[in-house]
Parts: sequence; structure tokens; C-alpha cells
Amino acid sequence: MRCTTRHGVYTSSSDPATLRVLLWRRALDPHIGRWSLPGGRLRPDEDTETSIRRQLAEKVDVKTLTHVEQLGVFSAPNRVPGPRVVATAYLGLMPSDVDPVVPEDTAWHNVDDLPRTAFDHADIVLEARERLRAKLSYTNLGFALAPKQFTISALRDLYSAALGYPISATNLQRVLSRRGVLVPTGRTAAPGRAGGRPAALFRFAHRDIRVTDPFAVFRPPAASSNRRSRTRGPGSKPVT
Amino acid sequence: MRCTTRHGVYTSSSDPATLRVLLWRRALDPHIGRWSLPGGRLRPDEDTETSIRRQLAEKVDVKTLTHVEQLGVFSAPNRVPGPRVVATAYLGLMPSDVDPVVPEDTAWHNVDDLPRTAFDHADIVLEARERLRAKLSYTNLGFALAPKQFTISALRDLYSAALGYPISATNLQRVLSRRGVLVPTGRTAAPGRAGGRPAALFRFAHRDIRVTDPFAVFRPPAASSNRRSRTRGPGSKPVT
DNA sequence: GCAAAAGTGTTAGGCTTACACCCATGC
DNA sequence: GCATGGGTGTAAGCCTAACACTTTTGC
Repeated sequence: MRCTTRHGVYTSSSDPATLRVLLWRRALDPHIGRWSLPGGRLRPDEDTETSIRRQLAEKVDVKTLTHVEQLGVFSAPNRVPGPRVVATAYLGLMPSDVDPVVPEDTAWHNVDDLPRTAFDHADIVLEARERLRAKLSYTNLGFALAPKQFTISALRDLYSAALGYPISATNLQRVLSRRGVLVPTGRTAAPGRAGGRPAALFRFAHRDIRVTDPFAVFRPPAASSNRRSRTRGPGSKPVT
Repeated sequence: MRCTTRHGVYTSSSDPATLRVLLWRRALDPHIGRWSLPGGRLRPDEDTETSIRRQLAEKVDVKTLTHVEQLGVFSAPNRVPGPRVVATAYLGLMPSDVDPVVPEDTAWHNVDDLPRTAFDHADIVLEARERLRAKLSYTNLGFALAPKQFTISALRDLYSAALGYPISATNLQRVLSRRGVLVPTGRTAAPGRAGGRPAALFRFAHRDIRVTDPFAVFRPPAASSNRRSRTRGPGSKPVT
């Protein structure tokens, strides 16, 4: 039995209206020539996340992963023809404004229009997309997709592409600001040639993942009259 | 490198006010004699979930897992002394009213008061607890902990134990009923010897996991005037 | 001035929490 | 009758979605 890792790298680079994944063509049988998620072997001295960052940097020049997260183990006995292979799949994200030089046999693919892939890699990609969609709603994960500075409408395009349906810039700004996720930089972007009011530039308050809307329901008893009690962990107790 | 599985089995059996995990004493070095999560090897013809159900049934007579879910891969290079071991950890749940006969070297432990464990198994247990807590809030996962029929106050005790803080029976009933998670059976339980109104008996509407509160925010545009739009997936579009 | 893009004000509705109050039973 | 546990009514608060309206720019 072999244990491998498979890396999903997502971005909306170049075209901000699409969510893309980096695939390469398999150089070996089985499924030689088909598009597949980049992957490779774990070195003895590294954990899986370190391994993924190293391999993506070495093999496809992707050095700017802003977030890496484990998706899970794919272990169906016949998911790969021939000897049993158990794969651990990851979701990696990079900002929309970086565009690494990728090798000849590697290309970005629109997640909503995947080519035929090797093995179960299409399933892995779709599971990664669901994970991303969910976490955009209850965490600050947008930081991993956005440039360091951005306008609200640019951020709206990113969220709309990742979620798959239109998002209102008005409410996006309000929700993320109230949660303390978004911070104004004070600067503005120049308007396009069609005119329009110059857009304010924002940045994310934190560049590590945080849960910003932890409890759908069954929240712990309110701690005094603190309005921000929703942002606390389940272990928090009333101060009194 | 070895790939193993580690099984976390949680319940609130016997004492409904505590959340418990099944541990056994290691029979081999390293860390011989310490409490550890049950685990074992994957057979060639089974995937990981099948493997876990089989091993728990064979080795510790736990045959009634109502839910099994992957936690993730634990891969830190030195998490186990000696040769490298990468473990895939699982969360398994069973109802509070079953009490399997477990072997001599196996025992239930209160999750809030763990003994010294082998390796990083205490970390795994705590991560499993966090997963359970989160999913109780936005899914119907309570079905996996509850008996087939139960009173609201019994269910409240289960939720309170798992979440770690008191839950109101009033609101638990209302929220789960409105979401369609809970269904009245029409029957009632006899009151205790201290008297009191007989409690109505309920059951879970479904016995497979479902997301009941999918979007904290950034919901898709409302589909007509359907009040249940929150229960739809992100791919749903307006009907018109 | 006018179109275009960005941002603000305001309203409405959904959902959960909190709490007061009514119900049914044993003793 | 009264204590005890169970269940309902209701009001308040928070939050997001929707949309009208204002602001600032290019031409």
C-alpha cells in the first residue's frame, strides 16, 4: 500500500470571475497523459503541509500559498487501477494577483469546466470547492484569495466566483467590516476611464484563518451584555 | 513509513452528563501500557470507514456506530518515537443507551478528564470533541448520540454534555423542530416518582447526517418567497 | 449635464435567546 | 394543595438581504 499526497491549488488568477485549479498531465501509467492534481512523496523529516509547500515550489514554481488545509483521505480500494493507493488531499489557495510561471505540462483549469481527469481527481477538486465555499462564509478565508490591497468590488468578484452566485458589494462590505475582518487602508484606487467614484482600498485585518461566525445556533449563555459573545469559543464562560 | 488508522469513539453512555471516549492500553512498545485510541491496519479490500467499523466490532465489540467521520491525517515527523508513523484519525459516535461489553484492557474515559495517553492521542481526542461540538450546531448530528426515542430533557442533557455548557430545553426543542430535525412520536414517557408532567417522546427525522443550517452568511439570492431557502445548497438558483 | 461606479441609509424579515406563564402528574 | 418537571406564548435583540438614495468621478 502506498500513501501519497495530492495538492489542490486554487486561485482566481488572471480572470477574477472564475475559480481555477492547477493540474498537470501525468507522465506515467496508469492514466498517462490525463490531467491530475500535482502530488508526490512525503520526506522522512517533513509533515504533510511542509511537503506540499516544498513540492509545489520545486515542481511548479508555486511559492505563494496563502493557505493550506487538509481535505481528507481518499481510500476507496479501486480508486486507482493496479496496486492500492491511498491519497491524502489538500486544498491550497493563492492570491488572485500572482501568476506563477508553470511548466509546459501544467495548466490552470476552470473548476466549473474541468477536463477529463485521472482517477478520482475530479471528485477531489469538487470537494475542495465545497470546502472553500463553506469556509468563505464563516471564516476570514478571503484573505487567502485577495491581493494585499483591494477594492470592495474586486473582492465581490472573488467571492462571487468562488461561491458561484452573485454577491452584493454593499452587504459584503458591511458584513466583513462588522466582523472585523476588513480594514480600510485610507487609500483609494483611481477610477477607470468610464469615470465613477474612486473606490476605497481595504485589506484583511488578519492573514491567518480565523472563525468569524462560530455558532450557527446553540451558543453558550451570554457573557454579561457583551455584544461580541458570538465570536468566542465554546469554552468561554460568563465572567460573573 | 507506515499508515495507520486511529479510531475515536464517543458516547455519553451510562452517565448522560459526560462525553466519553473509548481507550485501550497499548500492548506493545513504545508507550506500552499507556491509554491509546483503538486502531489497526487497513485490509486491501476495504476503505478506511469499513476498516474502522470492522475493527471496532471485532476487537472491542462496538457494533453500533451511528456515525463515522474522518478527522484528518496526523503526520508530524516525530509524533511517534522510532520509525515514522502517519495516522488517519476518525470520529465515531454511538447512542447513549447502548453499552457494549468491552475487553479487560479497554475503558471509557471522560473527555474532560483524560488520563495520560500514548503519543498525540490526547490532541486527537480534543480535535474530535471540537468537531462534534461544531457539527451539533449546524447539522442533525444529535441523531448519532440519542436513543431512538427520547424526551427533550434527555436530549438537552446529551447536548449540554457534548457542548460543555448548559442548553435550554425550551429552545433546543424549538430550534430542532423548526428545522425539521425532530419529530414527535405521539407517545409520552412516564413521570418519575417525584411527579411532574409526562414528557413527550421524540425521534430524529433522519438517521444520516445532514446540514441543517448551511450558511452563516453570504447566502445565495432568495428563490422566490420560499422561507426555507437557507436549507438549500449553494448551487440552487432562483426558480424563475 | 449625464452616465457610471462606489458608498450610505433604511427597512423588513428571519432566527435565536430569554423569561414569564400555563399544564399535568405524584404524593 | 403543592412541589416538580414539562411545555407554550411572547417579547427583545441581533443579523443579513434588499433596495432606494447620495457621492464622486470622466467625458
